[in-house]
Formats: sequence, structure tokens, C-alpha cells
Amino acid sequence: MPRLSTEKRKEQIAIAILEIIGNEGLENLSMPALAKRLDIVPSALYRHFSSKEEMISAGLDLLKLKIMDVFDRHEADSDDALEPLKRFLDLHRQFFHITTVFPRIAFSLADNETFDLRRQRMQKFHDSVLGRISATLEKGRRNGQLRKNLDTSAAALSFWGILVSSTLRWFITGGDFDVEAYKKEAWDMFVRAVSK
Amino acid sequence: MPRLSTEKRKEQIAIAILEIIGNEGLENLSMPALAKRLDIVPSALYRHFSSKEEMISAGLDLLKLKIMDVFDRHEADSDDALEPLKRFLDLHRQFFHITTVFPRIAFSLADNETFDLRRQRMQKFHDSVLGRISATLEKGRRNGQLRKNLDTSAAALSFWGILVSSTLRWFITGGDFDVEAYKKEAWDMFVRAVSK
DNA sequence: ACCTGAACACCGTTCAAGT
DNA sequence: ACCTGAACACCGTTCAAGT
Repeated sequence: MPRLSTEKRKEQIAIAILEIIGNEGLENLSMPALAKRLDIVPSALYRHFSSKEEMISAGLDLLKLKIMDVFDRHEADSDDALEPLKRFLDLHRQFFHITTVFPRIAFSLADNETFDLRRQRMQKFHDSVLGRISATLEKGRRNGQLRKNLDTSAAALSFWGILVSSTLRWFITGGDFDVEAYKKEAWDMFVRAVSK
Repeated sequence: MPRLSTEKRKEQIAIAILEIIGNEGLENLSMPALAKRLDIVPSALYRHFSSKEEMISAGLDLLKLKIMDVFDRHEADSDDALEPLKRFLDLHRQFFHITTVFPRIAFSLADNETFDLRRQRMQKFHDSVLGRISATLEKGRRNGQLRKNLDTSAAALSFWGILVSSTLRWFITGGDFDVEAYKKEAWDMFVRAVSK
């Protein structure tokens, strides 16, 4: 009944996709469930996207925007190269339910042609995030704050791993896990590992 | 046509479940696909298990056995507390396709009653593995090899995170990622982070 | 005791028809 | 231009019937 413009619907769909995947997982993302949330009928979704896959892609694009925005808003402004990473880790709480979407989709990838589009989009996304983290670390490596022989891209993946492993544990314990306390310890370990 | 005993079928099903989830993901695990692999009809599966969920559980039980076996066979025998962990990391290659199953299932969990059984089984599994890693680290902490103030359970999760983040990157790049090189760097960082 | 085949509810997608 | 409703192939599961 609502009859919205394609533009608005597409955005609505992308938002709803992220919410459903974040809270209930890919397995529970069904066209009927998605349509119900927008108060339309499942087949109406196909007016705006050609497939479920395309809708997931739209969700990923939105997610990337959101995460990059966090980086942009908290650009390095001090001499400390680790400062922006620390801040990103702290902010993680705010977009935790969003972060869960990323590994959920990544770990559903198969070595299969059907998933190749999804995989490529994930890779671009991941490359952007890791690139951002690497760049920050590289700065610290050059100004002597971090080890000269530090492999900054490996370190960037390790840093991202803090978020992934805390999310994994959070899922497995059904929420009964002190994510903030773990991140604090993991951050201390990370600093020790990369510092001079 | 084959007509095997329930005992043998159950084992066959558990093995096939791990193979399918590991290679093609949970999304591609269908009863028709599973049945075809065993050369029976989908409904025949329900003679041996009451649901798809139960079949996944059986797969998880088998996976736990396999991973614990690796720990058992490479029990600490030197004074170096990090030695068994290093060896586990090296062996990871051998059971890589198995390891992928764990995060795949973990990141499909939802905050949903239907998934509670799966979640609990994952948690027991994860607790066992982390417990094993923690115990090793604890030994090193007591004999003075590692930092006195090391939070061994956080460190154990970080260690497990090396496997998870390398698997994540492997998936995202479609296999175009040097897992062994990354693990080497990540291990160096880990040693630096936990050592005295 | 194990397996097959028909049946049912559900999901992704298409298409003709409504406003 | 956007949405609905019927239709189809596919999946998880049940159940009666086969050997």
C-alpha cells in the first residue's frame, strides 16, 4: 500500500538487510521476512532489485559507507599512530551489530561461481578497511614509534582479528562474554606486538 | 540401494556434513545434496537423524574429536610452553578445510531459540579448545617464560583469532592469500605480546 | 531394519494484472 | 511507476508403503 519511490525503497531494503543479517543471520534472511518489515509483498522487492544477491550487495555497500565514515570522522590528528586504532576499537561498541554482518557474510562464502560477485565485493570492502589500518601503522613505523621490521599488512589483519575473534566469542557464548574487557587485553597485546 | 547400518550411516553423514559445510558453506548444505553423496534419497536421512540440526551437531562432535586429537598427539613435552601452540599453528594446514567449518557455523548463529542447541554445542567445543590453549599458556606464565600479568584466557582467544582471521582473509580473497606467511608474522607478534 | 515416493509447508523468483 | 497474487521449482520434513 505505501508505494514509495525506488530510490527510497532501495535504501529501506539495504537498511533492513543489515538489520536482519546482523541480528538473525543470513540463514534467517528470507524475502517474506524482509518484505513484511517494509509492509509489502515479497514479489514487490523484485521491482527494485533483480535478486536476493543484489539486495545483499546493497547492504554491503551501505555497511562500507558506515565503517569508512567512522574512520573519516576519527582521522589521525595526533602524533600517536596507534591513537586512531584505539579509538576505532572503542567505537566498535556503537556499531557492533553492524560489524557482525561482515564475518557472517564472509564465512558464508563458498568456492562457487554463484558467490563470486559477493566475494569480490567483500574483498574490495576488506581491502579498503585493511588499507586504512595499514596506512596508519605505516605512519607509526616511519616515525619510529613502531618496529622498523613490522609487517604492517599482517599487523592490520591482526588488528581486524581482534574485532572478529571478540564477535565470534560473543556469538558462541550467546552474549555472555565481556567484549570490552577482552578488547582491552587484546589491545594491550597488540601494542606490545607492534611497538619498538 | 546400499542399506547400511544406522551406526555406519551416522558416521558417513557426519563426515559428509563436514565436507559440504567446509567446502561449500552452510547455505549449500541441503538434504538432497547430502543424500545424493551417500546415494540415498533425502527422506532416508531421517531414519538416522531427527533433523538437519541433529546432523550438524553430529558433524560438530566429529570435528571436536579431530581437533582434540591434534592437541593430544602434540602434547607439550619440552620446557617451552609456546612449542605446542607453534606446532598446532603449523599443523593447521593439514586440517584447514576442517577449521573453516567452525567459524562458518559460529557466524551463522542467531539470537534465536532454534539455534540454542547449536550454540551450546559450539560453546562447549570452543571452551574445550580455549581451555587447552589457556592451560599451556598458564604453564609458561608460572615457569617465568611468559609475562606474570598475562591474561591467559584473553591470550588464548587471541591465538585462536590468528586462525580465524587467516581463514576469513582466505575466504575473502578466494584463496589468493598466503596463509602460511601471515601465520608466521602473526605468530611472531603473538610471541612478542605474551613473552616476558 | 533400512529405504523409497508421494505429500505438505516454505522460499526465491517470474509474470500477468491491478491502481 | 509501484504493488499484488497466482504460479513454479526447490528444500526440510513426515508418513505410508516397499524389501
